[in-house]
Amino acid sequence: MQTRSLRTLVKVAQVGSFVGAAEQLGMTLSALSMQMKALEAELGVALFDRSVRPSRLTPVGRSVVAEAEGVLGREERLLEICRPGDDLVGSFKLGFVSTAAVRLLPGFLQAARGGRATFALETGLSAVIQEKVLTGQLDAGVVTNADGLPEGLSARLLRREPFVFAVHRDVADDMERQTFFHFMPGTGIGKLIAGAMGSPRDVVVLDNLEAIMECVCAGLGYTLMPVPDVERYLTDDVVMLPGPEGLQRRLELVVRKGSALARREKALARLFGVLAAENAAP
Amino acid sequence: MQTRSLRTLVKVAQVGSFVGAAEQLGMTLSALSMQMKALEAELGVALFDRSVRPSRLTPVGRSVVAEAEGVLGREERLLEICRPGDDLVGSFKLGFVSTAAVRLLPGFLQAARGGRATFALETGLSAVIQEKVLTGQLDAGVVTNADGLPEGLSARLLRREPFVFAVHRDVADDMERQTFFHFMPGTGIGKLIAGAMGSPRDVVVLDNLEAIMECVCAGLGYTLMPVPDVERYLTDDVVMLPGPEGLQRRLELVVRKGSALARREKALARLFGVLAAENAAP
DNA sequence: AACGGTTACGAGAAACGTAAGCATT
DNA sequence: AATGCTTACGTTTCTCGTAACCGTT
Repeated sequence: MQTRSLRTLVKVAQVGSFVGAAEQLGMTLSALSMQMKALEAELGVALFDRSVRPSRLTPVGRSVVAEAEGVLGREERLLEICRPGDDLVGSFKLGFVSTAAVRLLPGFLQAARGGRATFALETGLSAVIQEKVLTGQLDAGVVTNADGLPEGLSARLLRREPFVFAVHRDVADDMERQTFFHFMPGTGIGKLIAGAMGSPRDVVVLDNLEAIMECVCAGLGYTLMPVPDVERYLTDDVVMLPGPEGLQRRLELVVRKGSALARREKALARLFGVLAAENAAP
Repeated sequence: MQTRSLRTLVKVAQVGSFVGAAEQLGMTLSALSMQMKALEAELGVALFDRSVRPSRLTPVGRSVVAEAEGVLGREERLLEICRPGDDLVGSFKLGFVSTAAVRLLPGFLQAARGGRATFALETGLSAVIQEKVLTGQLDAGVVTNADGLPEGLSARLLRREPFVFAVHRDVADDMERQTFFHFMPGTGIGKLIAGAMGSPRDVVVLDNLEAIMECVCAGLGYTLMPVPDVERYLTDDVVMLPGPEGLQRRLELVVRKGSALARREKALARLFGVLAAENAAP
């Protein structure tokens, strides 16, 4: 079925005659007549009562017109999402590195509201997300850039987050004697931490930022992690001390080179509050 | 836009490849490829990422597929109302003679429930309704057959309703001495009443059955009207007496000869509780 | 090399406009 | 006689299948 016939039918119903509708649609009366004839044949019902001039809709015809308007409405919605524009359009599969998802998602989804894009989200390790972006299982990923970027992916910097030490103020003086809470060394930020810390005396490994901060708040030791995460769980009993010089976490938006999203990736980055100007490499 | 392309697109999305979809749709890979290419051109967006084999949907492609399913769903609904069947299908404009509407409508609408037909209803005088059916403003009418049927209309008997006198029991003995409440003589049943009654002593004309019965119940006089209407407003104080021999109201379903409904008029009559057998002429 | 998709090309189908014909008003 | 729609017919445009071709895996 072609929606053009339905549009014609609806127009005929509005105008009340074939001639009038043909004029308004810029087509011949003959063409319109044949179109309606073909539609009737396709549907297997008589849409018009042709025993009168101008011919009138039959009862079924009226019902069909009502349904046709529904079909055309949905078609309009379909065309709407194809209308060109600067905004992001489509249904995207995004991966977030777990340690960033908690903080970034609310703002991201807020920014995405009202837009013409929808999202399917999953969280995981940076390495896994990168792999899925590479194979096309994900359209884009937000990851911690620790090692270099795999060939075939391109990245855009979303955030730089300096690392700081967090420690209970009672034991801040001899921090090095305390237990060090180490976020999983295999992960993105874990690798950065491991590279900067050498070998602390006493180490506990944990895979949960919130749990680590709970322990630090309880005065059980100290940790090293990105500022925003520390701030997130900061209490009056905890102080921040400068981390290793230059140590920072780079949160990057990665997409597959040459993918459909690669060209509209700037629009996606904008949903993270990143402006066009901020995309210079370090 | 042709819905066939949308169906193809959805199938490709389900199956995951052009080849598989082409097989299931019984068409050539070439044809399917060209169809998708044409669809992309029409929509002005890239639905597929062709840099991989098998090619994958783009984010916009996924959104378009979702919308396409909506369009196809509405198309299915449209086709549904065209599917042949014994039941009545369409959107009908019906006219009811006012004096019958009150009693018939509830049962009619009840019977119509769940069917594939919808109705726009209006009430009025039999003559007006017949005229509108004749000119096509109405698809069918339920009227009181008083005079003959206009040429061009065909009728089917729905009900025979004998006339009875209704009178307050206190004055039933000398009924003829009382005021006669006469339903409007210009109308269908009014003509029947006028023809049967001659010239009663004291006459009050009213256009409202319920009001007439209220007056009768109040002992203000007597009236002559169809049994069901009397029964509708009957109280313990009122008695029914046999009306003039053979006087009855015939409620008929009228449609225009040769109209689309003319062939399915039996199905419509069924909604009034009239069985196929009961259509013999008197 | 196998698989998946595209392109070129010719055959058949479909849609349109012109113009003549027919029915309703 | 005028209006409104249909039909016949030639032209143009679409759509498809065959088959050769190209890129990915």
